[in-house]
Amino acid sequence: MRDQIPMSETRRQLTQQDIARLAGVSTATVSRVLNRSSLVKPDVRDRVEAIMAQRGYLPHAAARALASNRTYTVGAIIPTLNNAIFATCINAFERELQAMDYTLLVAVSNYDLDIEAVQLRRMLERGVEGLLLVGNDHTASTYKALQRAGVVYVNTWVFDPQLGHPNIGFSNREAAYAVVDHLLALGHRHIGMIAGITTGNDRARYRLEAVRERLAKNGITLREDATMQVSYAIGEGRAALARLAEQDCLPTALICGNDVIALGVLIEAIARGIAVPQQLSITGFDNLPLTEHIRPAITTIDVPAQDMGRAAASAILAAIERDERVRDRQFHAPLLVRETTAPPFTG
Amino acid sequence: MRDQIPMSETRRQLTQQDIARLAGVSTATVSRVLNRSSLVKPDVRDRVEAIMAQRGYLPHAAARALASNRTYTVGAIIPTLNNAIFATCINAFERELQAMDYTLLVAVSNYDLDIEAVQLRRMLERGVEGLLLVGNDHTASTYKALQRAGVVYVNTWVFDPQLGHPNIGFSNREAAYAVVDHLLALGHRHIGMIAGITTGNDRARYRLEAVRERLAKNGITLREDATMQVSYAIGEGRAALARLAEQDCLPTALICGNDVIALGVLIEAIARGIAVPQQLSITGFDNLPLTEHIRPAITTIDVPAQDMGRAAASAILAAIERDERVRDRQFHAPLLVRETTAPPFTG
DNA sequence: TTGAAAGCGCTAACAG
DNA sequence: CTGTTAGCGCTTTCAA
Repeated sequence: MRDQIPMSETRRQLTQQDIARLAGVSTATVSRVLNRSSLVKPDVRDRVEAIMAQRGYLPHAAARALASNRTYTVGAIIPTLNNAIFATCINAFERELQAMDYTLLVAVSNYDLDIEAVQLRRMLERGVEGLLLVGNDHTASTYKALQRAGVVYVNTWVFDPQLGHPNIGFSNREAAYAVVDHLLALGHRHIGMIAGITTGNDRARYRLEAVRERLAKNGITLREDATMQVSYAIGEGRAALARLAEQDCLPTALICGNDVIALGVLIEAIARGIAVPQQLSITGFDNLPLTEHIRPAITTIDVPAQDMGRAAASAILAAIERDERVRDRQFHAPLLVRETTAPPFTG
Repeated sequence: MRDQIPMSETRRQLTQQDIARLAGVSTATVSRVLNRSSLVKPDVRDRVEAIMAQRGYLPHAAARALASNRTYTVGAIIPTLNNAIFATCINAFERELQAMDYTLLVAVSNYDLDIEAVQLRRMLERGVEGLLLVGNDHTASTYKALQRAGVVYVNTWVFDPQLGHPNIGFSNREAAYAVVDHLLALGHRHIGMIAGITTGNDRARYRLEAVRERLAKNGITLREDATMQVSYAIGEGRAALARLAEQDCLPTALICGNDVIALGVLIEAIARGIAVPQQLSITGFDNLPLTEHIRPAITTIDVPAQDMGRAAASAILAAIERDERVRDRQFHAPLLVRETTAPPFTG
């Protein structure tokens, strides 16, 4: 696949040699200037820096990496950027890295753990010094490679530290419990779920399982005829509700795997004249900005996407630069009760 | 800022030497199988590959880059990932690169061209072989560095090839014209605009200018008292409409800089009992998935985010691997007339 | 405070 | 088809 096509000949770039020659010093000194070593005489440093700036010298990162065994590069492997909530997280992650002069490598796995494993490999070859992953569910080969490489990593979006992996996230289970409890407290007994696809997605699985368990614990069974897994798209949410409506198996409340699905369900409900929340309560997950503005505003879980991105970056940088262990960190993902939930209609 | 903290000592990684020794061949041969050179005897190749797989050997990318002058890395510098439309574009870009075994470096400039210049530098040091940028507006230092490095780059989201930069995008001007023409055809004469912030954002500027010009060309002046620049957030859109309503300077139509703003304007209008589109027509820009589902569905411009991402990747890869020049490429960004636009109310 | 020189792990002639 | 070897550009002892 990768053949040896030579790069088009670009004018040879300036090298440390050149700078050294121009400044009348050795490459060692130039290197010291570059690395802000304190043992360079100020005037020498200034002279060298002036020349570097003037000629637009760019140190060769690969050469530095090879010699110093440092890349100042961190990776993130995420399921997708098409879901705004991940994009938000990565945005925060990148900004934090950027502030510390680290560079971000991004790979999208499309919810496929095998693709993820391949991408991890690529990143390790690139010498990433830290890695943000999503979820605790990764292939054995992924975990093995991570361990062999001895690279810092953080699993985000989940919090199950007893699994033995560094977690910076929130409890999908607890969040789902809160949703169920809320619905139960409102008096709902007929509850279905439009979940995300659980294959290779432990967050989606946790949510679905937690809903089932919590209901069961309260003597209620999740209405399996009103439960399905769909991918995260508005159209999917709409179609799901349409199906339930047409099969006449609408519960009084639908828990959605995320806000995008919830939005679809809500829109379809409105389109069909199903009153929300009077006839149907709906809950989401993520707290996308939109959910608070739309009418009815969507009851949802406030997923701390930015916090996780920022915290993951801090933890990774602390591990790299100060050799600190990554501390597990649990963020609260509170239920935001808004307008799509109400007591079930009892006619 | 960057001091020399040694990496925590990880068990030394396997090197090509080790593989060579284990396989009883020279490093040259190992290198050849790594690079899929055809002149390795099949059984030797198999043996070497088996050993590499078994020991989990990871070639050292920095060393390869240094020796071969190839990094198989491409960069993208974008204003933000918090806007879903950019995230979508980058997602497509990454998937295309991934398929060709390239790795993506991502940097977020937060709409700041000076930050962008710094990030570009970082990427050039990292040896990116290609670069996706957004817009044609970049600092002189950015363009100079790009040229000196001789790296392939593509400016996306705009199409003004006469400026002399490779463009893969669409004409923001034409798109804005289409919006204006549509509104004019409906009979609107009082038109305002809630634009994006034009500082360091030529897309936003093109849109605003084009609206002004097109109106002027038709003998109509953009209602400056109903025109402002806000950042891309629903709340900003809402606040903008609130301000106009309270100052009693509502036009009959509002052109919004993007869908997020349009959504905010729409939601605020509904909240205030301003009938859309009867009392107020609204248009957006981007065609976020949501806009077609919400009621009233938003009239908007279909921005080819995925197409641009994919095409930029293809063009960059073609330039790298087959030495092809980047061909400018203009995508159509059609107006999608939906439900938020109608003839002005004439009472 | 500076310079000389030995690598870092790999590729790419070149020779065989 | 395979091995030898000279770098790639930089960091980092070690001496001075």
